Amino acid sequence: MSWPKVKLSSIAQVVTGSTPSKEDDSYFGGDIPFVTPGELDNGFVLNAKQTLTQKGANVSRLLPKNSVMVCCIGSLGKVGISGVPVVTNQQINSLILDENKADPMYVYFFCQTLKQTLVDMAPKTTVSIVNKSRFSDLEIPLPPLETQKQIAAVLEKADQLRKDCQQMEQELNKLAQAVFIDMFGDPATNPMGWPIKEIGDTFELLTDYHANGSYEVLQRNVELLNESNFALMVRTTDLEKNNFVDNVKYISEHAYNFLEKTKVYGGELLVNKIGSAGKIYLMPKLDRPVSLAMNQFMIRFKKNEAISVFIYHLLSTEFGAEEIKKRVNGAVTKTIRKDALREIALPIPPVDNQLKFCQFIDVLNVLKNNQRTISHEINEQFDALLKNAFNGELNLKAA
DNA sequence: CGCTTTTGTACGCGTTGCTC
DNA sequence: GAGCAACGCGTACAAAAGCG
Repeated sequence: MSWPKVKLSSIAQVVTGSTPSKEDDSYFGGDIPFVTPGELDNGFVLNAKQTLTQKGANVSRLLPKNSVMVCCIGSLGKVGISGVPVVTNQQINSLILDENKADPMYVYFFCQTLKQTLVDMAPKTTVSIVNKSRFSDLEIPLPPLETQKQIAAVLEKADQLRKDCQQMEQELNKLAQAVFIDMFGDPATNPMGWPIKEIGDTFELLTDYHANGSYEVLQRNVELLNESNFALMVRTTDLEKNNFVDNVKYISEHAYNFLEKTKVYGGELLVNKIGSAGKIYLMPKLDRPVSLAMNQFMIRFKKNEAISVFIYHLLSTEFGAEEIKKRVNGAVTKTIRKDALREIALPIPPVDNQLKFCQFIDVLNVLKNNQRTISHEINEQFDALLKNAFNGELNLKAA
């Protein structure tokens, strides 16, 4: 069965957001959420980083509860629904629905299918924009109101399942920390009396892009910088996204072999030098040669002293994170120095004890991977469900 | 006045240059 | 030469200016 298609403008008032002048303080700081694209894609919007006063809302456009908000400038297709009256900035077009014609949740889920459409229709300019008139002309399949509600109810259930799955992933991460404290005690008080050692005494190598004058040598050997895709040059963004496939940089085989000290093989502890200084990562094992870009310190531990997985979790405790944070300098450009890193002193148990914890983490990682696979599948099924729902192919009786 | 386009701002990151 | 602070470019996003 397929439903008649109608323009969004025929079931809702379309409103482009606006920002009150930042010159006037009396517009800001009230209790009305001021929504920007960063706050979308998280279901109901109940609050926001910025807020407006009633006076601020009066000079912009206040949206009632249950308005569907769609980002049409920049991050096209991000969607939210207002849980309370809100105001948005001008990147967001919102639908104030005629609830006699359309169910807000139904429209909210429909708008989640629009991303690719919006991307395709936007002109290929630096900042992608779908303007209000073109947005208003988009068509939505519109079954009877009762059917819309049934479809929305099915999607809501599926959406909840998806959220529960993400929640589970977070719980597994918390579990790692809980087990750490259980096995070794809180490092802040060191109740089990492990020997206090400086990080600097536990590793055999601490290096970065500048080490060994590698950069200068690269400059003198321009041919080393050619684009042949031999080895990955891993940068902070790749680690942050945990994605080593899309938008990555490569160096030649010659350059890779030349930069002996920045080779990584997986398992090294990495520490961010500039920017989010002090942020730590564990280098994953990848199936191709990898060289480290300039923004990370790389630590490889002495085999009889420490295991990187253990130290990673030790530095992830509240106490460990605080020890790093203390050593970050710079008002504008945050940096952490090698020496400061070396002198961090922490309770470090014998390697055998560390190993037991690492074995637990191995098991946990298997669980996490399973969880991720399930989560991925559920997301795909949810997307398929969305698609079917708006093609009129959703079997409501079975659901 | 509402909508669209241009300008402003913050931040990450490769690179530069100073100091010891 | 090694280590580190910071410059400046590119990008992404946010806000104001301009236009109908």
